[in-house]
Amino acid sequence: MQFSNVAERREQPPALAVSTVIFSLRDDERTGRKSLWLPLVRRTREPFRGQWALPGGPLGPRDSLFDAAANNLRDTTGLIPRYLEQLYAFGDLDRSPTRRVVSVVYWALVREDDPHDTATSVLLDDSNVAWFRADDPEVLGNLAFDHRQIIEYALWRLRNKVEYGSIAHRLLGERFTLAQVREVYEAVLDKELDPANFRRTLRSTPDIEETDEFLAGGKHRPPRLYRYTGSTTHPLESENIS
Amino acid sequence: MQFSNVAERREQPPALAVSTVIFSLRDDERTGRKSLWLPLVRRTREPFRGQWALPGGPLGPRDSLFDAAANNLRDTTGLIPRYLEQLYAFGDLDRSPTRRVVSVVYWALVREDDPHDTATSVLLDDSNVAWFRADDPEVLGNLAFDHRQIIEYALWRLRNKVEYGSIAHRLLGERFTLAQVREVYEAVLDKELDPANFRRTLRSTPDIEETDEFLAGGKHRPPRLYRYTGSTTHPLESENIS
DNA sequence: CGAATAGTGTCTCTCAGACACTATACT
DNA sequence: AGTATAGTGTCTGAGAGACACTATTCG
Repeated sequence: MQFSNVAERREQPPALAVSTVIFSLRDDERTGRKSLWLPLVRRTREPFRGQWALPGGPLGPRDSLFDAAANNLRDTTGLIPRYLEQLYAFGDLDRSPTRRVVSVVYWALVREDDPHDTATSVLLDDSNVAWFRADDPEVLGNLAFDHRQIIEYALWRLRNKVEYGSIAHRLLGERFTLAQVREVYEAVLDKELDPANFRRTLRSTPDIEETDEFLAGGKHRPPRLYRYTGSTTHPLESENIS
Repeated sequence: MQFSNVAERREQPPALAVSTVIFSLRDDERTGRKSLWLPLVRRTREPFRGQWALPGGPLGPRDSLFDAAANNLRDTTGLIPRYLEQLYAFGDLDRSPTRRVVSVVYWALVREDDPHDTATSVLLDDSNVAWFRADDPEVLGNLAFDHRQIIEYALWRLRNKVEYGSIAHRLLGERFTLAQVREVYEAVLDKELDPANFRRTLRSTPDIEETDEFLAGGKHRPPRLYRYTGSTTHPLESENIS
């Protein structure tokens, strides 16, 4: 769509876009602990050409908001959503220097070993997609649009949500040890937790069930593997496909 | 804007609207307790002509989302926002039978005695605006669009938020007794609370400060009046003007 | 065996809820 | 005085955190 002049453009209705903040857990070589990472996409057009931005794009007429966010996820990571929830709608007048855009932002949690959609996996080599530490100030400081504030808000929500419960397992595999869950909490909350008390707290929730399997291979007593037997919160707060 | 045929309309970009769920506390003559009420607007055009709907309308090119919600509030109640927060963006394909609409919904808390904007107070006589009990199934069952689900979600959020704290005073005046705060909690949570324990809990929060005044007039010992000395949560979660 | 983590027992402190009790206004 | 609500004191049980201790596997 083209506009003949600035005044006319200004009176166009606001455009609607959907972006997605995608979190995953990776080993941090520097600290040795796990930490949160997220993929960004390099912009190939103005405005902010060459800078990193959240995956996203305009809302197609046949996509629900959720579908659009799921497409963001698929196109940048090749993954199917396991956890995908609406974060916030950002609509300030000056978010974009060129035209008025309202962005509905979702946030996702994925695991490294989630099954890839092979049809789109060719995109994963794309040099215009890269993963960064979610709290790297160098990266956050140079993002396009207001994406820095969006990511910081997503991190805030994640931290609040993880305390509230039942989020951590989304970043893990089907079966997991309680120590792995603790590592997730420690990465997200950025503090150490007492293994004994953490274990007891987790065991007291009905959502986590023990299996008969153990994880061998460490140089210590093999830990038992557990499984998540999910419960739902409010329907809108968990449109996720499990 | 007109469309020559259905196919063309279907490919138009989704329209963007802002609606607002406005809660207030009123005496319920039937139960004698306080309960939650909200204003609705009768639709004067198709679709859903004649049915009740949430106050709202299309997003103007010069309004931020927050401004648009504040305008909804002013136009239906004449009130300035004291608490106004984004609730959710609703974007399913079939929300409206005529065209694709994405609605960003806000929710507001107001007091009966909030100052009115006199310039718009003429609208308050409008027979197309009326207040209803927020949990009246008769009303909820006949709303336009998906507004029933929206209101139920807003109620859910309110209940969760009020437990989390610091919301109740928004429905009250500048100075209030602890029993009034308890009435708010009881109305929102729809259960009775122990006055002694509730009092102790509230006093232990730093956000509520006692004044030197007492509320006379009841046929009992006059209760002390308190004042709220607010704290902020996350900026995005409280864009409210206090 | 020692190292390392898994997993248990137990003490303490804090806080929510139940509820008896005292205080002070009104009629 | 009687009533109604304000406001205090105190007991109990559940849960969070500190931390000592036992269990089991690997090298």
